[in-house]
Amino acid sequence: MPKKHQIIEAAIRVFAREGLEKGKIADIAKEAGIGKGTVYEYFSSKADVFKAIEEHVTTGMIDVVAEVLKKPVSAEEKLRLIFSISVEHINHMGDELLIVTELLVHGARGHMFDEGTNTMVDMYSTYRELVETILIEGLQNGEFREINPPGIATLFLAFIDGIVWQYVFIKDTSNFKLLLDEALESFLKGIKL
Amino acid sequence: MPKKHQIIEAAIRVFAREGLEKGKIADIAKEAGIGKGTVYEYFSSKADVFKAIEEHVTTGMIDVVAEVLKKPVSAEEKLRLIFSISVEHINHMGDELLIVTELLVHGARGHMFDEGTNTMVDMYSTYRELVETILIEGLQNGEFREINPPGIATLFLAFIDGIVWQYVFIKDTSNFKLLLDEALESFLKGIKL
Amino acid sequence: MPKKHQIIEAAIRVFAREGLEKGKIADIAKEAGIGKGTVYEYFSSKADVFKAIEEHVTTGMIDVVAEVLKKPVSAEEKLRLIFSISVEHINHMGDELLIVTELLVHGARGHMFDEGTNTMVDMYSTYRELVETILIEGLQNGEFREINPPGIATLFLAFIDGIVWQYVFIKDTSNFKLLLDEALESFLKGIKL
Amino acid sequence: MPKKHQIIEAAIRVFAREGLEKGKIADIAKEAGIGKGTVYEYFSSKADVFKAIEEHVTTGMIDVVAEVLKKPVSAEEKLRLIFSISVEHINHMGDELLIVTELLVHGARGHMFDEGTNTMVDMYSTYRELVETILIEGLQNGEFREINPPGIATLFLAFIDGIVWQYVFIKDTSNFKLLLDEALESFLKGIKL
DNA sequence: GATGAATGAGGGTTCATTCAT
DNA sequence: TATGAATGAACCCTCATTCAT
Repeated sequence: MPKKHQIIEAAIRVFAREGLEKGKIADIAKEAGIGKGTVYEYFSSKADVFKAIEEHVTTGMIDVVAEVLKKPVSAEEKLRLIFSISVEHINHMGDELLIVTELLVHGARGHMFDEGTNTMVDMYSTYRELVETILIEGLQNGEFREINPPGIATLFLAFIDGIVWQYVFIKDTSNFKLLLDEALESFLKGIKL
Repeated sequence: MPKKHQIIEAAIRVFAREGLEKGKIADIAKEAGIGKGTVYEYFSSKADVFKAIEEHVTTGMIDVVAEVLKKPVSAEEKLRLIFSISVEHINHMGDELLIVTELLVHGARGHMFDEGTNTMVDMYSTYRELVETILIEGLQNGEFREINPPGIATLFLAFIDGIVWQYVFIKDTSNFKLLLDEALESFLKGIKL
Repeated sequence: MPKKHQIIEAAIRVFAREGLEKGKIADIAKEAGIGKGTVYEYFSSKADVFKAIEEHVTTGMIDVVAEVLKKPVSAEEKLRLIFSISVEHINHMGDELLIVTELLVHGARGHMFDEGTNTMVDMYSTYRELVETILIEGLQNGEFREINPPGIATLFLAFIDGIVWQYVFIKDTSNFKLLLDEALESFLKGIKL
Repeated sequence: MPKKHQIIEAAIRVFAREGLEKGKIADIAKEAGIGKGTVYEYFSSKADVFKAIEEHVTTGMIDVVAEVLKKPVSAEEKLRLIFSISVEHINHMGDELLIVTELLVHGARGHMFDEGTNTMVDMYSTYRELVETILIEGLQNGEFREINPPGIATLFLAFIDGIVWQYVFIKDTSNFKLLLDEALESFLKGIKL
């Protein structure tokens, strides 16, 4: 449904600009160039819009990263790919990251839009598991030294998350790319045999 | 004024639990064991409470870290201290981190509680500058190799921020400490001569 | 037009179930198995549907009762017929009575769906007048004793209305029929010479 | 709480005039001479106001009638008292009867304002039971002939309900009182030995 | 100072109605 | 003729803020 997608796009712009709570349904409608009531033709409530945004954001992320797992390359190379893909993705998100952050905080509080599911937090766990899978793979095929996969996975995520924050605060990060590569190499050197 | 501080503490508990927007003034009053109107004897508005929380949180952080700068130890040692102090601080904050995150997002949007100042974002900049100062110091006294101070400072902050996120999501991080030390050593090795 | 009648039937089912205000045009369309816009091909507004239901309900009632007046039987027999026809009618209406009640209340408030006419209340008056006519007839031809026609007519209506309520609340009234007949006889005995 | 009662009074006036659904909370506030929000200081929702009105109306009715049961008079006299009290009560209610009717219809549909209780319908049942109790009493002490208490109770209620309707439609019922007495006597004569 | 009853602007949501297809 | 997507006025309810006590 293209209209539904159109509304999600408008909602993302509004929420990125105003915040999840301050962004009004009326704003979204105006941003999408439609009437207020039309939003409710596609979403049952504001929380439903939040949920849709969560899905929109997480699907893109997890799918692309999961794809990496299937590639016939070394574990090390997989980590490199995940890293570059993630950074690339973050770079493309721009102010959407503010929404993602709010959604993560919301989820971290245990609050939910949907009874029983915590999409954003689940996505985070899935992401961590994907990384862990790669680490175990590299451990088993002798690429990596005797590491603790869950801990290293957490460290890897911390690395990526930390970078997100810098993007959020320093909008222009062009001259930051080289450092990231260096840091990644340093990280990989640390876990390789 | 101890009553004012009492209200801030109550506000932090409420906002950590409910979120900045969902947390009501009435909740804070109840949490503090006082009347709703009394909150307004000490704060002019809800935004004023936010501002006070920002100050409360940042002051603690910056002061302690700034103290490190004055110590008569090597730049490397200063970074180690800042790192451990920060991690310790993060560890103590617990769910307050959720508030800090919301405040940072708020600030990143350019929204302000107070005309003209962006406390949280300023704190962030100050923090970065402190680290940069140490890096330049280490660079000048020959401790570090030919590095790019702003970039490395950003990387250092990214490292710390990333860790915050892990604390937010994995509440028990006890067996994560060793990894952090290892990672810090790896980081330091990368910039030392 | 059979489609129009089809919609009225659907509307009656919906309004009986949900209430006049809570029953939505969309519900009626779904109940009638047609599109929402189609309802507006046959009715200009929701009030227009109400009006049509009023007419549907009252026409059935008044016509049948008016028919009795023309019969070449005694006044007493006419009252008996009206009574049994009315009770029969009430019995057939079932939950439609809830709608009738709502419409009567609406009319009693002086609210109207149509500028200038108060169908339901008019029907009520007509009904009373029919009964009054019979009473006067019986009075003139010496069947009844010196009664006050308007008052007795009101009492007669009260009797029927009261029965409606019992049907509304006690859905099964099968073993109630005998009592009604007895009560009617008692009533007639009271006005006969 | 006098303010709460004040709001109920205002609500009754508004709902009697406008109808349960058409009467707005804002109307009630204006009618009571208070702010819209103040209504919510005393009632949690519009349904809660409905519930309060139900209780306000039913309490007055049942209590007074129940009192009759305890009197040391014959069953016949009790019925006479209940009848006159009820008619008196109905007479005093005026347009409140329109609200009562709407509430009864609402209850007859099985809709509820409060999970699990159907105040208005319960009141109705209680009323019927009180009458039944009196009938059984009169049956046992030889006052009444071999009657069917539930059926006669229903007939008695039908009689009263029917009168309500006439009050609703013919506002001035002054010259109607005599007829009622006559009708009551006729009714009592029918069940007496 | 402390309080909490009162307030009303504001926002989420519903639904009768319209109209292009 | 039939449709249902689109609309926005209307209304319930929330909650920051005020102020009389």
